[in-house]
Amino acid sequence: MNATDILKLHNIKKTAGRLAIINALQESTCPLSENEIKELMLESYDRITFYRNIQTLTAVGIIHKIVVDNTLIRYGLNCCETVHEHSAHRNTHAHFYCEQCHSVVCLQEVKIPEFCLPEGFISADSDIIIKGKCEKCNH
Amino acid sequence: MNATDILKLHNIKKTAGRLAIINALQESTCPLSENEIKELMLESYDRITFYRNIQTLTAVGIIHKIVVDNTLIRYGLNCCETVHEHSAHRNTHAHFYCEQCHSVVCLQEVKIPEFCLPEGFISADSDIIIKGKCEKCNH
DNA sequence: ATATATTTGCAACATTGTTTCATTTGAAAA
DNA sequence: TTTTCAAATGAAACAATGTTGCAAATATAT
Ligand SMILES: [Mn+2]
Ligand SMILES: [Mn+2]
Ligand SMILES: [Zn+2]
Ligand SMILES: [Zn+2]
Repeated sequence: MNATDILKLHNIKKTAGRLAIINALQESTCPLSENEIKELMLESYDRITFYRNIQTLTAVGIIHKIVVDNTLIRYGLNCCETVHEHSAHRNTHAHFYCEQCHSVVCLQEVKIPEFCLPEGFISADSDIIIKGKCEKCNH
Repeated sequence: MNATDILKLHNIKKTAGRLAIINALQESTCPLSENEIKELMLESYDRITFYRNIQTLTAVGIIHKIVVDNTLIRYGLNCCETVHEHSAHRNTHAHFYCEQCHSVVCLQEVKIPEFCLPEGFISADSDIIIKGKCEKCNH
């Protein structure tokens, strides 16, 4: 789906900044950092607008934020074939962080287990980041 | 074990700042933020020294860092009954983040599963943060 | 074309994290 | 105990990251 339609689908305005972020992420095979997105956005990048758009795009569920470490953040596009009723999506998949090439991969196919929590705790969501060596870095 | 012995055990110098951090964490039942530690450290807090000591204490495996979000970080004491040969410990347990009271709980007892990764990926470690409502917040 | 709520971009600020370097200090050796 | 010296500290200065207020611009509905 193209960027314009994605924005329309989620009922938020089509603006240069938002289109640029979505296009940048669509051109990439994996989640990108702010700087990587910035490179691809060229002229249309403004730091404040970027933060606000990331916030909005995340809130409506167009993208998701992956926090590998406090100084290592990536943003990935959600595969939104279906429109979800309640936006502000919960992460539905785990992520892999390659400690060698520092790339992040969305592990859509990896099943997220039910964690057996102590009495009284109720889980609503989980963030799972698996660290190691990616396929490319294993020769 | 007391703070002095912990430092000695890991072969790093006993300093006021390090003792204060360890004592602060020992007094708490759960991991603390920088500000929470700062409060408990009183006079002996210096921001630069704090960062460096957090780095050192993490590197030798006395404490561990829990990144719930890039702006939400907690530090927890490792239960170090046994001395580990290779320092720079890997996280060995999952964490729970309560979205209501914002506390973090170390889930020592929750078993971390083997994730079935795609061909070529090799896992060395995993960071698991389960979000929801903690026991205290469920009345 | 017009109206208007949303979004933008700037300025200004707050917080967080890092580097350099002179001084101090912990702990081992003399 | 005193000496010695690598390690740690703390100040300054800086870099990076994140937030807020506000006037101007603009996307979309009418
Ligand atoms: Mn993802
Ligand atoms: Mn823990
Ligand atoms: Zn790799
Ligand atoms: Zn709670």
